Amino acid sequence: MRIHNTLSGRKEKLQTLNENEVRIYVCGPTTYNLIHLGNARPLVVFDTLRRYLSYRGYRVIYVQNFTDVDDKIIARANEEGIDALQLSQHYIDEYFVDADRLGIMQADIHPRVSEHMNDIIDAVGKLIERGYAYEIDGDVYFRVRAFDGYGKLSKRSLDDMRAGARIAVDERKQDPLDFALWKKARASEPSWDSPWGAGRPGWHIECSVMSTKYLGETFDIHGGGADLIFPHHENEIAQAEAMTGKPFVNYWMHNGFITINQEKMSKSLGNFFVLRDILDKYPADVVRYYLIATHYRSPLDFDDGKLEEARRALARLKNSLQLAEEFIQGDEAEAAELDEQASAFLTEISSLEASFIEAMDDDLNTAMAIGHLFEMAHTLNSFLASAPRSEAGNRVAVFRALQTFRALGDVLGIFMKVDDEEKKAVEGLLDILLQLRSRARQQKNFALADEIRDILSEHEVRVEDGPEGSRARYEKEPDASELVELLLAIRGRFKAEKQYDQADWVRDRLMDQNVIIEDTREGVRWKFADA
RNA sequence: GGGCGGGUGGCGAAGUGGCUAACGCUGUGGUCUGCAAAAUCACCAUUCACCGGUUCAAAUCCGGUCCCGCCCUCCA
Repeated sequence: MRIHNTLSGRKEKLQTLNENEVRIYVCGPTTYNLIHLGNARPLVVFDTLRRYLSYRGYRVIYVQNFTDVDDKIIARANEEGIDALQLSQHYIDEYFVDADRLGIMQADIHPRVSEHMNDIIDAVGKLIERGYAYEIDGDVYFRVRAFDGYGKLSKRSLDDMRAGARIAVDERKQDPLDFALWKKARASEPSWDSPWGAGRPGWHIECSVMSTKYLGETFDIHGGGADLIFPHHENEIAQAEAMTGKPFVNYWMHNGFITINQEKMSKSLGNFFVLRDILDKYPADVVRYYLIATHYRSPLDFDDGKLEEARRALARLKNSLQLAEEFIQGDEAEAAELDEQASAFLTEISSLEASFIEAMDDDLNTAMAIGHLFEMAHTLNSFLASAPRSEAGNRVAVFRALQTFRALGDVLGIFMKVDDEEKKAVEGLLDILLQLRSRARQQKNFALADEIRDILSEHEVRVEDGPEGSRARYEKEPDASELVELLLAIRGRFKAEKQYDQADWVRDRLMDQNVIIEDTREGVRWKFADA
């Protein structure tokens, strides 16, 4: 695999320190807020990297930190009059809610600043000892000019930076670019005891300390958003390499930004979208698809239309999945001879699988990989449309193709499945509606058939009729209660028209789905039996 | 001001020296369908911001011009 390394500015072949093992550190969120879409991009990008490396046979050791001691957290906690660490804990919990919904695998270790104070204090002490840092009245600063390679990641010289510096210079610092390793405690701030008095760590030191603690003094990949290149990652390198005298990270990966109407989305500009709100409107796999349909280093513009387009595009892939599943219907285990068409079909699938891998190997080119997935869907659909499913060989071929197709979609995390109780109830209710509609169609009662389809369409459920029956498809699960109401309304009409056998049929089917119906003088009452 | 990246069809987005410029969305026509939907087949950029150069060959390399985003300050 080749990876674009920010350090060299080039794509380089991935050569891990240990064979078949990759050690990755990704900068996680500062926990003072619900995460927004901009935070979600690196989560999904590096989760995809992780899945892909696993798929390619690597053992992946993945560490993602929480910065739970920070100016913004303290400010927010003071505003709300609560303890800073308590606020952090709250948003860490909320982080996991959102990340789980997005299908982000948990890291092997999620270290927090607050739990590594001794390690951080030791590190700061060591840096002072070695002349890379100095103390002034309870503050400790890193001495930038003592570290030779300063600026190698962000490709800037110290002189350039001094010239363009917009920061208010702290006169006590030896160099304007020296940055804080330890900050002296002020009133109403959480603090920890140290050899320099009560205080707390500066922003960058935690990542140097925690990454090397869990992954070693040198590790393979460090990732994060492009805005972290300077100063955060530049400073991480300076601290870590000053401390160990060894190269800190071999491959630096940075994702591009999400913009809103061509303007950077950020908490400070106030134009950010909270991930949770987006996940309430669109399924997680659609959001993932949107985030990786563009190469990770490119900027990505966001608006509602983008998710809608992603939804439609992904629906095409998932439709192929469903068509293929229906085609094999559990007969997959059979062994059978493949005819020429089926063999050619599988050859094509293998070749597209190879193309997918080739794309992913080229700096995680998910955009191109997805392109190959669409070609695979096309190949699959064409075969399904032309090969009779009565041939066992065809079913075997589709089964194998489906396995490949699904595996690749799972690498990207775009074939997420939700099957819980709610879904079962919905499936059952939809099935009643479909049966009702089939009966109407058989009786040439197209008015009722179309009405059912139209009403379902209002609930964003599409009805499709095929030679072997109808099916309901949806990306967003409809509300079970509304479906029950719908069925009861139809039943009410049957009753009014004195079609009691039809009305009773609906009631019986609803009972099968654990819906209890009571006809009262005031009207119909119902409830789920297990609710 | 300094640094980095980018401008590809109606839209989104790959491609970085040589086959018909992927793929998706949208749109158009045919098949299928009670009608639809899905699926399927076909069509939709002689052209890659602009100008000049290198080369047998450039969207891809070089020079210039215009425009856009990001970083240099907390930020994914």
